[in-house]
Amino acid sequence: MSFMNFNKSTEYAFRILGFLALDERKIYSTDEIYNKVKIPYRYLRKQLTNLTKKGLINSVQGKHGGYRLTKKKSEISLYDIVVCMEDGVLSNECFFGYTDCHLIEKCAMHDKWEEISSSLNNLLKTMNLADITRKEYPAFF
Amino acid sequence: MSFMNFNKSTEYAFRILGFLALDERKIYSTDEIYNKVKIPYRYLRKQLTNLTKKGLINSVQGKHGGYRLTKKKSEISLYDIVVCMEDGVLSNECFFGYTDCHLIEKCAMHDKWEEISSSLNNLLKTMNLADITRKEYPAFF
DNA sequence: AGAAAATAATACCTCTGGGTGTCATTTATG
DNA sequence: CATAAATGACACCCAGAGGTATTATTTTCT
Repeated sequence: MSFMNFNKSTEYAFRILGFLALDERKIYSTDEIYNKVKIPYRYLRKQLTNLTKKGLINSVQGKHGGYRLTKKKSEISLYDIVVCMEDGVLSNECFFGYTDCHLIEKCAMHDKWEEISSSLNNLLKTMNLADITRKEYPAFF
Repeated sequence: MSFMNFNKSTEYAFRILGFLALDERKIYSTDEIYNKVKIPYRYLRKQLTNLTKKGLINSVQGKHGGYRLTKKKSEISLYDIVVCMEDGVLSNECFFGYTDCHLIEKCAMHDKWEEISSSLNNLLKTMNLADITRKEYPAFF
């Protein structure tokens, strides 16, 4: 049970990119992706072209087309993905939702909140697509 | 810079309840609250009756009416507030947004994600309204 | 009793995230 | 060169969060 969560589209990006990372050379069609990653078909289509525009994946058009990671899986951190997907969401707000918290004195939550959110940031920066597709772990789709 | 944040209405609840905690006996009118807590006036009104319905505050109607905490400030944890406000948001989803993650084997993110989200939970359970209004800290409004 | 000062109720507006549907374009191949 | 198999581009829908506006209701005070 948690209060933390990302946007659906960010979660979807994790799944999609994680799946593509299984074979970073291969070109996967939407249908192949669809069968593994549980995302509504139309929305998956949309997300795939989004990810392409954002530069996280390359698309190959035409027959036998599909998608593939733009970089090596070990070079794409979860942090990169989140930053890319949550552009607007990424906030400078403090615990109470104020934007100028750092300007005035620190509130009672400041340090503790900072600590947790920076350990989250670290986790995201540390983990990359190679890490989450290691064989020790079950495929997450 | 953080990816974590609560709903606006939860943040507003923190502010409002934190303000009321300054004097847990006193009945504060909407106007008094409005001048300190930066929340759009009409929306503040709405939130105040919401908080009343949810049982976090008591309202006193009529002239000289207003609002007051239902419990002692030391008895209301931030966790209580979040649970109360984010009823629908509180999720059982894993890092990748799957709901049945715990049924199958653990994914690569499971433990680390769990660790961070439980340290957040702990923080929220530990801190109460008395804590965030301690004099060492500046008023956060 | 009636005015004033407060909250309660209700209805509406707007924007965005998530999701769907249709048609256009690109490319491999028989 | 035509067709099939893929992605791209739009355009729309829906629900919920955040916010606004108006009209009731409750209570105090003179």
